[in-house]
Amino acid sequence: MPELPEVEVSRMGITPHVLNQVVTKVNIHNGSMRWPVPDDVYQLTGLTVTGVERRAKYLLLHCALGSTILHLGMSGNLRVVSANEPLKKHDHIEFIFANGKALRLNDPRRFGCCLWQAPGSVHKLLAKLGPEPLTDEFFAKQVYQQSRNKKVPVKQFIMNNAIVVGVGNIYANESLFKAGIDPRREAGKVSLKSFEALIPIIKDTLAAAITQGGTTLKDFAQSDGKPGYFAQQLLVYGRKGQPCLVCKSELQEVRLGQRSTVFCGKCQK
DNA sequence: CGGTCTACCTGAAAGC
DNA sequence: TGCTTTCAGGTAGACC
Repeated sequence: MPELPEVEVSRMGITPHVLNQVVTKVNIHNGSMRWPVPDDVYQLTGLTVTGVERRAKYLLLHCALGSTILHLGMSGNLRVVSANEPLKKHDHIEFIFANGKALRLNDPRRFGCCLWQAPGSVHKLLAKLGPEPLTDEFFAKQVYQQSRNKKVPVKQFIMNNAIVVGVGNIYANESLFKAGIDPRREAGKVSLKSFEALIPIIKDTLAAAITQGGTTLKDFAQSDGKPGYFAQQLLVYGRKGQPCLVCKSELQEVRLGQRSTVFCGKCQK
């Protein structure tokens, strides 16, 4: 499940192969993604990719006539392969470049998307996003102020894209454990001090995963052309019923907002 | 408006 | 063994 670090590592991985390259062909093998893939995407044909950007978990391929927006959803990945390589099952969208390479979006569950953004405009999906977690725009005092009087559990609060982007279920679980905060606690009742602990932990956790992914990336176009998921050292996620690595008590699981939430009842208050 | 719930989708895992 | 059911999860949009 690509979280922000995987998307960032994908960005780093594809950039050397697509930046300043001319797109010779766009193939939409299955345009039935989360939203129908618009024909606008064909406008890339014949144009040069002038930038590869990440915003939240979206990737943008910029060119003179607009930007292609890609999202990997739950199960998506990008590969750079030789254009004559046979398609794999679930290779839905393909950009072929003058250098003989193909960028392919593979997504079994099709929760991802491929959309188009006109130049000078911001797509509706990107317009209401909160700050990037790794920038100074995301800081404890602001989060604290936004959380006042909010009854939603703090875990759901930090997973809200309007507060901060790119914190998915795994990182929310892990960060709250490291910060010693009970994920069920009302956001409005979390102290400034707790947010001052949590926010740097979120940043460090994401940054460490990106570093780790970048380190193991080597060359995106070699081997199978996609980054492996980084074997994260997960402290709580997926460890329901197992002992807390700090205090040995049994980790509990509850569902918050239909999402699996694992925590230590003793370490997290 | 705030909060909650649902839909979208396939494959792996669990249940029978 | 093989069929059926459940679960996983990002996020917009419907709903109350």
